[in-house]
Formats: sequence, C-alpha cells, structure tokens
Amino acid sequence: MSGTQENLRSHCPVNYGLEAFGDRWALLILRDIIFRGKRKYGDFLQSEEGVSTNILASRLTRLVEEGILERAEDENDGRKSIYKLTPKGLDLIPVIFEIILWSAKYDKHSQAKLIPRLVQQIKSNNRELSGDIIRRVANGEAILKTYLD
Amino acid sequence: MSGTQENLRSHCPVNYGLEAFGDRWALLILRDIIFRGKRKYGDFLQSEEGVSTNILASRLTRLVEEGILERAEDENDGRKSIYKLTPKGLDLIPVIFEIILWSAKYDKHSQAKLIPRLVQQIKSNNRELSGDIIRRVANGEAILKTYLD
DNA sequence: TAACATCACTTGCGTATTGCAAGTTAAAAT
DNA sequence: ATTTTAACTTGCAATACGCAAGTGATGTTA
Repeated sequence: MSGTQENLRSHCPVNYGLEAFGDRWALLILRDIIFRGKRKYGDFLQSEEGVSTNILASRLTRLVEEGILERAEDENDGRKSIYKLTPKGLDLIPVIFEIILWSAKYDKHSQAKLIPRLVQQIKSNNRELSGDIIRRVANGEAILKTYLD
Repeated sequence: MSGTQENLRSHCPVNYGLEAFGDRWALLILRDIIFRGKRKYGDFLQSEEGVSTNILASRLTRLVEEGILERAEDENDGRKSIYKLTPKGLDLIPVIFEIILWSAKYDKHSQAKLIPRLVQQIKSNNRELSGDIIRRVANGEAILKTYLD
C-alpha cells in the first residue's frame, strides 16, 4: 500500500494519470501484456527497447502498488511470478489505443502499419473495441497475432 | 530539427508516443494550454504542480522540436514568446481525454468531479467531442471555464 | 543427492536528469 | 536613465537511470 494517493502533486486527472503510469517503462510493460501476452519478469526483460533489470523490478513493484498489476505465484514453478492486469490496469487499454492512433498518424516509420485493422477500429470506436479487448486480455489472450494481416 | 525520429528506441507506436510526450511535464503543459488557455512561459511556470524554470525551458524546447508546439513572438512585447499547439499537438487531446476518464474512475479525490459534463461526453464519444474541442483550442479558447458547472 | 542451471531479483557504481537558487540578457515601463 | 519584467541560463546537490556483476531460492540433470 503506497499507491498514487500519497505524495501526489495534485489531483488534476492528467497529473494523476502521469504519476500512476506516465513513465518511460510502465506503459511498455502493459503493452507487452496486452499485445504479446507476456506475464513474467523474464518475458518483460526481452522487450525490444531493453529495460535493465533493476528498473524493471522497480516498475513492476510500483505498478502492483498502484493496483494496475497483480502478482501471483506460478503454481508449477516456485521461482516464477506471474503478473496480470487488474481491472484498473485493463482500463488503460483505451489510453494506449489512443496513443497508438496518434503515433500511427505522426510517425512515418510506425509499426502501426502492421496492424491497420486495429488502427481503423480504434478510430471508428475505441470504446466499443476496448470493451472487447479488455475481455480477451483478461483471459490471457495476446491480441497482436490476431491483428497481423 | 531533432525530433523523435532520431535516436528512437523503437517504432512501436506506444514507444513513439512515450518518447514524444510521455514525460512528467510535457502533458501538463498541454493541459494548461487546453484547459486554461495558457500560452507563455510565465503562465506555465504558475502551474499547480510547480515546474522549475530550467525543466520548463527544456520541455518547451523539446515540444517545439517534436512539432507538438510552435513558438512565436509576441507582436506587442518583444520579451514574450507565445506557444501554441500545432495540429500534431492538438491531436493529443483525445489521449489526454482518455487519461482524464481513467483518473476520474480511479482517483477518489479526482478534480474531474468538477467537470462531470466533460467526463460524460468523453465517455460517450471522445472522437466527436475532441474534434469540437480541437477547433476551439486552435482558436485560443480555454475550455475549462465552459465545463465548470 | 550433489552439481549445475534458471529465475527473479539486488547491489555497486558511473552517468544522466532533476530540482532549487541565483544570475543573465533583452525589452518594456517609469 | 533607472527600474522592472519576461524568459531563460548556470551551478550544484540530490535523485534516478543504466549497465554489470552478484545473490538466493527453486528446479533440473547426472
């Protein structure tokens, strides 16, 4: 228990969001869960952008403290922890989708080009799409493969 | 010219967004422009969260380099610079709105309580609302006062 | 069951970034 | 001509980051 409620600079909703998840790495961890179905420390370490081990550990801890992730033990292997999105974390999916839409528009080299159907659906109805995706991600599905044409 | 295109860790659309604006202060500057109609260095310095002068200067420079803000001279006062959102910057409004929606849901002390009509409109149709707000903000309007009940 | 491998971290340490205070420069106001 | 204002810049201590190496608990292999 040491989430964003304490030591918050303001309760402006933009600021609250930034203090909770607005970090270089936090949203990339969520991206890996949502799109690639990653769940374990070792999975996250493999990210394209290259997190270092101490930073990854501290971000996972923070996201758990914020109530965005929850940590569980792997039943078959006592060394491993499993990280899952909580409802609060799943509700960041629409935010991430809007970021994707913006980047798709302004980054001329965007990898969003690989997932045109998803981009189109975000544009036409992010809210409806997100509701569907939240259900699928909550079931542990990695959504990327279903949108690669 | 030294925007996000160079030195980018990846062209993942989430990463692109984070490298362009995913900074403690960048989105708060945009918030101040959108909601409060701020345009000048001195205005931004007064933000509730307390930016320091060097950080503010470096963020404004970066946002101009990214093509999110543009800087112009004040015609009546040669000391002042005026910062305005570019189309690329205005297109971050839907992202900011999704963050507001999320914070409104999960921060029990959220100041989003002060603007329930805006929150409701974001929820029902962020895309349409944003189109409208973009036009108003492009005209220099501060939208906060029109949503305070 | 003893040796080795794997996983999830933690620790040390050099570097980069932040935050605060004070200083600078150019333009306006008096 | 002097003072004030606006927008920065500079210096420096404190924090945060990034890399490499180490640790301890658990799992696998011979």
